[in-house]
Amino acid sequence: MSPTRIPEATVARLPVYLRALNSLLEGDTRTCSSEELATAAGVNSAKLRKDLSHLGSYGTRGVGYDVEYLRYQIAREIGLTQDWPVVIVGIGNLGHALANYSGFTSRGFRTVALLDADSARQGELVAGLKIRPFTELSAIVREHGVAIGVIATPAAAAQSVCDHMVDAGIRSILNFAPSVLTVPAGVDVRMVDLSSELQILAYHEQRKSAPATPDPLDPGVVA
Amino acid sequence: MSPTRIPEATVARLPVYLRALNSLLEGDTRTCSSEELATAAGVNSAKLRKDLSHLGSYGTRGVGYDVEYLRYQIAREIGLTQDWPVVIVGIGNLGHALANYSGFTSRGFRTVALLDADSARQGELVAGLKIRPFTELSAIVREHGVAIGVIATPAAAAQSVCDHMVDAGIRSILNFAPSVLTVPAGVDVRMVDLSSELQILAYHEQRKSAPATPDPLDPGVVA
DNA sequence: CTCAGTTTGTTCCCACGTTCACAAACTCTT
DNA sequence: AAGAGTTTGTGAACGTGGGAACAAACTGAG
Ligand SMILES: NC(=O)c1ccc[n+]([C@@H]2O[C@H](COP(=O)([O-])OP(=O)(O)OC[C@H]3O[C@@H](n4cnc5c(N)ncnc54)[C@H](O)[C@@H]3O)[C@@H](O)[C@H]2O)c1
Ligand SMILES: NC(=O)c1ccc[n+]([C@@H]2O[C@H](COP(=O)([O-])OP(=O)(O)OC[C@H]3O[C@@H](n4cnc5c(N)ncnc54)[C@H](O)[C@@H]3O)[C@@H](O)[C@H]2O)c1
Repeated sequence: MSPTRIPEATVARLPVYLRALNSLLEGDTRTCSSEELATAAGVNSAKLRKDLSHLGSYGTRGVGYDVEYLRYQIAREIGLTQDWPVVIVGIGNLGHALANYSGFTSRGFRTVALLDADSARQGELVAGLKIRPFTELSAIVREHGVAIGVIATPAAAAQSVCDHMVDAGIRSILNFAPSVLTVPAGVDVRMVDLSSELQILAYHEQRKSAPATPDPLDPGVVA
Repeated sequence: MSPTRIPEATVARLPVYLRALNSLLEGDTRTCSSEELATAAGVNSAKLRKDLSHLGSYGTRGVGYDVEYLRYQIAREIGLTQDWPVVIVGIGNLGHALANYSGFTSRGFRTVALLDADSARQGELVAGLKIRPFTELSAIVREHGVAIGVIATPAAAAQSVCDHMVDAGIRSILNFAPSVLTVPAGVDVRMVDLSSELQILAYHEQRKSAPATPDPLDPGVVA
């Protein structure tokens, strides 16, 4: 009974719930209350219940949730019952790490190709895959039905790589380059900016140590 | 005239504005309107103006913003006029990439130590720094006044590493391990979960290709 | 000086997200 | 079978954030 769209904030938390449920299953927990699951996921239990209610009514009042069943329902909602072919472009420091990351494959994603524009890198074997020329993107997307692309190139190349991805038919992009990407409607971009994360931490850190901002340039309350 | 707290959503965008301003400066732009800057940052111009108004009145009506001056003000607000010593714990695939990432150093952060529990890795030279034993954490934090720590260990070790960081005096943590961290009040944790990002993309991707959800188990509209 | 043109800072309103609190629905004991 | 104890799902209150729209403040020309 969920023909309605799921709120974006809820969607962003579903992967967290999925992780928590997997942890519980490893500990042989068959059933759990919203309180337990919320604690494991690090959220408020009311929020958890409301989130889950958007997917449907998968719990039992007075009892809780069947861990295995709920996990399946969330996985189905996200679309992890199939697995998604992914290409990674830009196999430098970060690209190598991503290619070697087992967490992607174990969570419904399959890296089908590693691409790089630098001919010196091509042919190198990373995590069992050969690095291939960027020009093969289009053929690879067609062959494997790739819908998701990861950009791990320098910022200067990101928009160009993005454009080629879109042309090739990729409709979802995960961007690690610190650069704003422009895409046509219908294409999703998610940006992961590690420097921004540190800067946000720095902002709060500064506020902790200096409760009263001195700032010699600021005249204070303008009288 | 900004003694008020800056909204969290605004804080999260300040790094983006900073990047955009740096780009403009490289292109020798001395002055810019909110419209220009908003486009460069990929946001709505009204939102940009409201964000900046939280920092103070740094623009000139009818003219726009002085790029250099605004950049300084944002940097000061975030706390990037000083630079922040950072330790990275867990120098595996991802830790290596982070250690080699120049984007951190160029944006006000200085990696002062790389730590790993695996004695086989210790002594290895990465990005000009020797990998040191995790047990030295406390001494390093004291010596350099480290306030920010990065966790790039497996999920199983993350909470333990986190606890040691907090004991050592670290009050801001960037966590790459897919694991919910419990910390005392006063400590900030930001989580970067790459698998979650892909899963969120997968959710939307699924909705694109299948406008009408079939789902043989669902009886559809309950009549 | 005045007026037209430009752009900021801010106000107002709406949509979304979070949290509390509670009725509805279940289990288990007696 | 009834009542006590649990726990879900949701309605309602509250807070935060986004965007349109506009007055205030500047520039520059005549
Ligand atoms: N290394 C990190 O930990 C880290 C952290 C945060 C963000 N980033 C960002 O991720 C991106 C990659 O970082 P990195 O350290 O791996 O850089 P890198 O220089 O080591 O690797 C970049 C790779 O992209 C390839 N490349 C360049 N232009 C290309 C193009 N047009 N098409 C295809 N491939 C191309 C290069 O040949 C190189 O192999 C950068 O934008 C960086 O800012 C990196
Ligand atoms: N590799 C990636 O691209 C990637 C992407 C997303 C998330 N992650 C997450 O980042 C983390 C690291 O990933 P990785 O691929 O680098 O793993 P890895 O196994 O290559 O590296 C982990 C490192 O942590 C060290 N370590 C283990 N326990 C420790 C402890 N208690 N104290 C200090 N150091 C310890 C290990 O010796 C090893 O060097 C994992 O949690 C992973 O899920 C990695």
